Amino acid sequence: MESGDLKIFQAVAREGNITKAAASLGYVQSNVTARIRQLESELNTPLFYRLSRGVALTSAGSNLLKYADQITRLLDEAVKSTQFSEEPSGALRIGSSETTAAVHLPGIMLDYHRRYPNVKLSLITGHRADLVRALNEYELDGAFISGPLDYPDFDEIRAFDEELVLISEPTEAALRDLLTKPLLFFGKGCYHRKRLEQWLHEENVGPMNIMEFGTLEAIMGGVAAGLGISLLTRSSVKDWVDAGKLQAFQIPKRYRSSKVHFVFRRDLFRTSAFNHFIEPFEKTE
DNA sequence: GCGTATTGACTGCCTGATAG
DNA sequence: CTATCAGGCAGTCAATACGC
Repeated sequence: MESGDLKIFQAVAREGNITKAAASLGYVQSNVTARIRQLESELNTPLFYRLSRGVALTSAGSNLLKYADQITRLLDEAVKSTQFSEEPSGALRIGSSETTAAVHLPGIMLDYHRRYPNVKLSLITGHRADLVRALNEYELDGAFISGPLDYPDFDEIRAFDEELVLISEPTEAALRDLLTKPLLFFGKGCYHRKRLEQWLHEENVGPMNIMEFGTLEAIMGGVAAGLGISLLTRSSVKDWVDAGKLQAFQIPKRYRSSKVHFVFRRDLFRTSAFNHFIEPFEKTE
């Protein structure tokens, strides 16, 4: 079995059709058929069910596809490693929560882009669980995630220290009274939400009425409109607080601090582009 | 003697045609 | 749409020739 065989196998699995796979690879159909047949013969097991219109993976084929994807990724990394140079280039895919992306990353990304214009930098924002999944699937090179992660497959570097504040609409009400209002948060897995839930549990406040929102703007807008309260970083709400649209309350010390880590897979091949990106955080850690 | 270039047989991959 | 087959082509390998 060679990498070329796996490439053909992946194309057929992806297309579900030998003729289309052949076209996508620039081969003729007969060649792809023969290569798949040969692979099946070598492995002594059928990899595809032959259907009237195309092919479908057998369970053995599904298993092989998982390995084929991993091998392809490793080969890509191997190629990258041979092209490793001091001048960073290639793609760098960074993930981040909305709050970190809005406050910290514009400046960092701009500075990095100016220094290393040959790197194709992309920033994907998402919820914590989505970022972790994307890291696991090698869809991201690294991600800024709030709070400790402690996954054995991941390395993490402390990137930013944040102060969490409770926000509400501008009000005369005392902090204690605000805690009974609905909580506005991102989806499940949101680290700030866990913090607030812990705190409210300790304060014997409950049951909590939680509303989930998709964006930071939506949460702040909802809070400003009096829909409820939320827990966000002081820096992310600063503009709204300064504009008088929101009020920020200091919360107890043990819940106040939020550390944002830059997290990446331990087995990730560190390109020059990646190393230069994490350099400033490694220095300050 | 050693390293390099050339040659020919062999092998495997690819293609086009065609059958089912 | 897939499978099979014959033929062409390119790459590999061992044997041989050549130059230093």
